Amino acid sequence: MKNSQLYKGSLTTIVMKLLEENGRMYGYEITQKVKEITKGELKITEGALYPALHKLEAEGVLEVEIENVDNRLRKYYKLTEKGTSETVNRLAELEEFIKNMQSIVNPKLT
Amino acid sequence: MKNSQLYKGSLTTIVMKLLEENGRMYGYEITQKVKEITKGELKITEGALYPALHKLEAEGVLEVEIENVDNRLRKYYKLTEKGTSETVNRLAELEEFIKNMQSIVNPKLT
DNA sequence: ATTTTATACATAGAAGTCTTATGTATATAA
DNA sequence: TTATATACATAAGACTTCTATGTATAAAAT
Repeated sequence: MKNSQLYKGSLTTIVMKLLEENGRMYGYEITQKVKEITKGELKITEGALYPALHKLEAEGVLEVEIENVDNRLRKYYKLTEKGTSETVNRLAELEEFIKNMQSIVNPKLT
Repeated sequence: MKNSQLYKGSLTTIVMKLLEENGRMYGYEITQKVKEITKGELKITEGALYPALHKLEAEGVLEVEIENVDNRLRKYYKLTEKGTSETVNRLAELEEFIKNMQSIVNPKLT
């Protein structure tokens, strides 16, 4: 992703949130969406994304639908039932993480 | 640290911010401080902290003062000049990271 | 006509961070 | 006397991500 180690560990949470939001997406679409949302500040690399998608699929968090569009392969991913409930937990953890980091960075506000 | 991968990559930023705030601290003190600030939610493990401190020292970000207190060794760390300016960058990156993550999690607000 | 860019997938090797487990040592509380 | 708190440290393994590389089609630019 971008500079800074901070994004490490947030990839699966990002993917799961986007799929919750958009129903189903394919890999390349996810990279473009993240670039767009963050105004180019965060770029997800393919070397990180594809193995992550495969792992989430193997864990039963995502399921895949393969389609052929314009003579090109597309693998659409969507959350399974398990994945949907997992996403709730992930987002709660993310909120808690952000809250904790803000407590550290800005101790006066807490 | 705690559950969730999210904290990966945030350790050095946390350490640098705490040292900026408190002047100088020793390892054990840092672990306790973080536990206190986050109300026990974030626990920094020694296996992560000590190697991180050594690395930051090797990079010239931190410098160490060894003292003997109550027959126990203490290694106080503080930011070097380089470390102080590095901390400014790290905190800016953290703010940007949080902003980006919030854009992803809550696209309606942006 | 040919090269570059965009789309779309994939993996292998290396780098880097963190966890778990373990080790040393002193002081205090149970 | 045993457990807990204080205080340091490292080694092995797990895990994630990056860089580099590979395949393939289509469109745009030179």
